[in-house]
Amino acid sequence: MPITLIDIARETGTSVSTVSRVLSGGPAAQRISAATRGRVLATASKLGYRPNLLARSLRTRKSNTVALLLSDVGNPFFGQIASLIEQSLHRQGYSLLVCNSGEDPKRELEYLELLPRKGIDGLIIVVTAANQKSLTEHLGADLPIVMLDREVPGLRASVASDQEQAAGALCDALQRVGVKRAVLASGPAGIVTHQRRAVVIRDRLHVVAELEGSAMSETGRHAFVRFLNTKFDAIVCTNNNIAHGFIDSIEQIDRPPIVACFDDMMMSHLLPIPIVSSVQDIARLAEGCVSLLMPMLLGHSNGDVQPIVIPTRLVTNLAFKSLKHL
Amino acid sequence: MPITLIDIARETGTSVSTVSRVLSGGPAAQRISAATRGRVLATASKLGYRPNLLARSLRTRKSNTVALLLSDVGNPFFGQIASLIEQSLHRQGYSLLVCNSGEDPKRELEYLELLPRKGIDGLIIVVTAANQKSLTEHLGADLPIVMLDREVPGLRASVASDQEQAAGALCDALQRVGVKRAVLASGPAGIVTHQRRAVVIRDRLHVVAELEGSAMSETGRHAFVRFLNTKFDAIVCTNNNIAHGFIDSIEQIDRPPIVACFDDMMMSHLLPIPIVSSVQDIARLAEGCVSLLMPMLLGHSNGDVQPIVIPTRLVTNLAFKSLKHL
DNA sequence: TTGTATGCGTTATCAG
DNA sequence: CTGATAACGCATACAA
Repeated sequence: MPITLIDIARETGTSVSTVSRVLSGGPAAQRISAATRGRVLATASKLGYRPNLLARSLRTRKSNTVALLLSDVGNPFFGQIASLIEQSLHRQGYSLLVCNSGEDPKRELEYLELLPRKGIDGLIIVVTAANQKSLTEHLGADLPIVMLDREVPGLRASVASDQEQAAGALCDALQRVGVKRAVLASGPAGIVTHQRRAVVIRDRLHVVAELEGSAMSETGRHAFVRFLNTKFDAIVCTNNNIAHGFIDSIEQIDRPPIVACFDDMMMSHLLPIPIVSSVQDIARLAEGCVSLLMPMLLGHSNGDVQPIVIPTRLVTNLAFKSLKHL
Repeated sequence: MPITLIDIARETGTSVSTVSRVLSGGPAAQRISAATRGRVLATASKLGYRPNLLARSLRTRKSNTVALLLSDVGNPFFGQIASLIEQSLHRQGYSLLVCNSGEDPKRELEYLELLPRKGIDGLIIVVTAANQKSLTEHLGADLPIVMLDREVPGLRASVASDQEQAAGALCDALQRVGVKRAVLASGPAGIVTHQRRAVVIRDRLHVVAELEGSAMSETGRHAFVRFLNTKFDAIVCTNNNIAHGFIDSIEQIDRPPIVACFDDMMMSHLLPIPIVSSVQDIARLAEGCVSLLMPMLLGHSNGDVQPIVIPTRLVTNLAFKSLKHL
C-alpha cells in the first residue's frame, strides 16, 4: 500500500491539512512552524512518500499534462517536433500524451472526445478535418489549444511555417536553373499545408501534369509510374514522404529530373539526383508551440495571441549545385 | 461547469449509484430495469455527459495510460516504434505518455519517480542506466514493465532484435565481398545494444581502428576525421545515426568505403556508396511490446513471460550489389 | 500556526 | 432492482 498524507499525519502527530500544506510546497508551506515543517518533511522522506498526482489533479483541476494530437509520430518531421516539445514541456513540469490521428478524421474526433476527459490541461494539434466549431465543441470550451502546422480560421493560437515563402523559394531556385516543364505530386488538397504549397507551384511554374494522392510515399511511387512518358525537368512534391517514394522508384539515373520538396531529406547531399528543398525550422516550430501554450496554461494569456509564422531555409544538394542550366 | 453523475441523477429522478451503474457499462448495468436504464442513457447523451476519467482512475486505480520511456522519439527508429505502439494501445483503449530520457540517467530516474505518481498502468522502457534494483525500486513494486531494445538481467519481459544475428549477418556480407580491413565507430559501450554489436564485429572482422562516442551523428563525423589517414575498406557503425554522420562527411566519392550499419537508411539505394545494413523489424518490436504488456495490464499474466527476440533482415543498396570483390 | 470539515467525480459496499 | 453512504488521496475555506 502506498504512503498517503494520512500515514504521515499519524506518524508526526499532526493533521492531514498541515501535512498537505507542507508538502504542497506552495506559499502556505511558509505559514507553518519550522519545527513541525521539519518533522513532516523528515518523516515524509523517511516513509518514502509519493504524492498521488491523480488525486491532486482531481482536486486542483490541473493535471500538468498536455496532449499532442498529430497524424503520425513515426514521421520524422513530426517525431522531431514531438521530441522537442516533450523536452521543453518537461522542463516546465508538464508531461506529454502523444496521439496519432493518421490523418483520419474519425480517429481525430475520437481523441477530441477522449482527451478532455483525461483531464489534460492543454492541446497541441495538427488538425486533419476539424474546423473551429468541431474543435471547440468536442473539447471543453476553455481548454487551451495551439494549432501546429495547419491553421484553422478563427483560432489565432497557431504555429506554422511560411508555406508561401517556402514554395516561392523553391520556384525561384527552379527557375534560376531554367526549369521549363514541371510536374506536381501533391498530398490531399483537403490538407491546407499541401493545398497552399500546390497553389503557389501552379501559379509560379509551368505545371504540365499533376497527381494528387495521400501524403505518403506511395503517392511518390505512383507519380513515378504516371509520369514515365511525360517530359519534364523537375518534379515538385508537397512533402518529403512523397519525394522519398518518387526517388525510391528511380532505378536508372541517366538523366534524372530535379526533385523539389519540403523538409529535410537525410543523406541527400551525395545523391546523384538534383534536389532542392525548403526545410522547415523544426526547433522554432516546437518552441513556438510551447511559448504559445504556456501562458494559456498559466492563465497569463493577455488576450491577443498572434499566430506564429516561421520562415524556411532553402537547401540544395551537390548534384543541384553542379547544375548550370538545363 | 461539466456535467456530472449528480446532474443526470437529479434529472432522471434516480440516484448517483444507479446512474453510475448504467453508465459504467459493466455487468452491473444489466441488473438495472430497462426502463430507468433507458432514461439514464437518454438524458446522459442529452446533457452531453462526459465521465471524468481522473475521478474514475482515482477510484479504480486504473488510468488506462501507459508510459513509453526512451532516449528520443525524434530518432526515426524509436519514433516509428512509438507510433506503432501508440496505435496498438489505442485500439485496446489505452493512451500513451511519451518520455525522452536523452540517454541521460538523471532524466531517466526523474521519470521513474514521476510516472508512478501519475498513475500509469504500465511502462515500456528503453533503459539507459537502470538496473533491476533501481527500476523496481523507483517504480511501484508491481507496476507492469516491458524492456524494449535493451535487456536488463533479471527482468524477463523484454523485446529486442537479435543483435548477434544482426551483427553476424553484417560480417558475413562484408567477408563475402572480401573486406580485409575494417574500422569500427561505436556508440557508448555502456549501452548493451552497442556493446553487443561491437563485440561481434571485433570478433569476426579484422578491426584496424576504432572509435567510441555518443550514439549520435557527431560520432560518425568524428570517425570520418579520425580515420582519414587509415587504410580500410569498410566502416561498421553500431547505429544509423553514426552512419549518417559519417556519410554526411563524405565529400569526394572517388573510392568510398563500404558502410555497414543497423536499421534502415532512407534513400540509400541510389547512393554511390556501398551500404549494407541489418534492419530491425520495427513492426514486430512494437507488437512484441504490446503483446507482452497487455496480459500484465489485465492481470492474465501467467507467470512465465519469455523474452522476445526478433530477427533482422539484411539490406544492401545498388552500389553494394554491384560490388564484386575488393 | 494548526485542525476540522467539505468537496473533487467516481466506484463499491451494504442495505433494503 | 435501487439508494444511501463511504471511500479514493488530496487541497482548501473556515474556525480556532
